[in-house]
This record gives sequence, C-alpha cells and structure tokens, in this order.
Amino acid sequence: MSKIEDKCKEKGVRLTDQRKVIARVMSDSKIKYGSKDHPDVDELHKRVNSIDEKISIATVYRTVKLFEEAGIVEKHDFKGGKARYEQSPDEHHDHLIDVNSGEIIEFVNEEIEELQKKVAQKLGYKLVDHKLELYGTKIKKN
Amino acid sequence: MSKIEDKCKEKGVRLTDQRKVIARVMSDSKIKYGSKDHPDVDELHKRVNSIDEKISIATVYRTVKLFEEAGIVEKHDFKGGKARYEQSPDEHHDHLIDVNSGEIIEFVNEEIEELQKKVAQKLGYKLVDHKLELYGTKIKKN
DNA sequence: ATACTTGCAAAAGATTTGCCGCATG
DNA sequence: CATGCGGCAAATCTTTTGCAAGTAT
Repeated sequence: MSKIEDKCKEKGVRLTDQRKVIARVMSDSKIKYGSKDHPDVDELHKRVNSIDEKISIATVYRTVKLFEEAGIVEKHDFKGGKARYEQSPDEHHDHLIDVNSGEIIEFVNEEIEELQKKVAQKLGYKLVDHKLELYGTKIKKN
Repeated sequence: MSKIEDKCKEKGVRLTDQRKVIARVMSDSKIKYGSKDHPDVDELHKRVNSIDEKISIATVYRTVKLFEEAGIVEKHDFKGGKARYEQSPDEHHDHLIDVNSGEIIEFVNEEIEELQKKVAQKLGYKLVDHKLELYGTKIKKN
C-alpha cells in the first residue's frame, strides 16, 4: 500500500479503485522517475491510463484536488501554465528549476525559512505558507 | 510622460496610442491605488477602457506581454489563476500576500537574497531568477 | 434507500491567434 | 510601399461541471 493510500485512510478519504491507481502513480513518481519528478495532470493521466485505460482525466483532476485539499499532495504553479503535483513531503522543501531543461532540484535552507518568518512578523503578519522558487542555469564544470 | 513610456523609448518599443494609455494606467497603478496594487489583465482593461473605450482586451494582453518581454513590467502568478502585473521596480522586491484580504505588501530582505544565490551555487547553478511569496494572516494588535 | 463517484461531453475561464483593414515610418 | 498594429471573433489550453449511470454504505 502506498503512502498516499495510508494518508487517505488516516484522513478518512474514501479509496475507490481509481483513486488507488492515482495514489500509487503519485507515490511512485519519485521512485520511478527521480526526485525531479513533479508531473502535471496530463502526465499523471498518461501514467494512470497505462495501468487502467478507463480512468478519465476529469477523475484525475477531481482526485488531485481532493488529495490537495486533504493535505496529501502539494500543488505547484511553476512557470509554464500547468499545475504540477508531488506527494506532500515529510519535511518541507523548496525548488530550484533548471530553466533550460525543466529539471527540478529540491532543497531546504533553514536560515531562509527562519528569515521568512521574521520578515512576516516584522510586517505584522503570521506566516501561514510560502513559495520559494529559484530559477537557474547549470554551471559547467571544467 | 510616464515611466513606462520612458522605458519604451529606451528599449525601442514603439509607442502607439493604445500602448500609451496602457503604459499610463500601469504607471498610475501604485500612485492611484497604493502599493498593494498588482492588477490582472481584466482589471487593467477596465481601467484602460475608462480612458479609451475602444481598446480591446486582446491589445491589453498583447501589450503586457510585449512590455514583459522588454523587461518593462513584471508578471506574477500569485494564487488565484490570473496573472497580475506591476511596473518593473527600480530595486527588486518580493511579496507578502494577506490570505484573507488579498492585500499585497512589498518587501526586500538582502540576507534572503544572498542566501538564495549561495544555495543555487551550492547546487551547481547560477541563479537567473527567483520567486519568493509569503502568505500570511494579519496579527491583531491589542 | 441515500449519498458519493465516475465517465463523458459540454462549459467555463484565461490567454493566444488568424484575418483584415488601418496606421506609421 | 512595407511593415507593424489593433479590433474582432474564433481558436486553444487548462480546468471545472452537469448529467445520468454505477457503486458503496
């Protein structure tokens, strides 16, 4: 049973056959495709269909939204128009996107996290969420 | 003459009547509506139409894209689906968005800026762009 | 029975584009 | 004259929704 399926049980999200397939595909994303994998709905639909052809894209849309609202997956609006998803990580991380290849690298920097809280506080706000995306080009090493 | 019109001249972007109106509306955004103002295309179109009814929304789309490509305005994809624009600031800043009111506060934090560069470098990348958005709730003061 | 799910196709919302007349250098 | 620009409507792309049939409680 995949991690996402586990979380669905925890949160009382009913697990239908379709949702199980989608959950597994999303849980497998990292393992099968590497840490850079943050598929969009279309890509998810393709992977899901390779397991069960009958699952419609509407169901994929409905399911990722459902999972997102339950805090089970995270939605990212990176540049490029389409939303991309990943299983909610155990420990939060941010993203560096290779502007040439689209490759995504995850990172954490505690100092930045701390500073963000401080900045918000200084402005009279309690930080409830944040988005940090770095866009960069690979440095060629000689 | 507005700042955006100036920049168009600098960059060799031809200034038609429609573009002048759009440039002025965008330059006026901050002054008339406060620093929280980052209008979307629909809102821009409304403001533009209050000056010249004949300017179509297609022209507004084409013009903001043109300005963006020339580095004259900045596009932001905050949560909410539609892109929002602001005149490119003299000094870079990031945004804190009030999740309740939608109000936007601009801020700069040099420490965070520096750390971002370092993080990218450590990962083997040259930072070419970044996006930092804080989402928060107002702290009530007693 | 009752409430939730799904597939399909249609709808919706944001943005882009083809066409053609018009303006500008 | 030649190129670019703008208005309009149609097209496109992503995402959502109404409906009717199917499934689970």
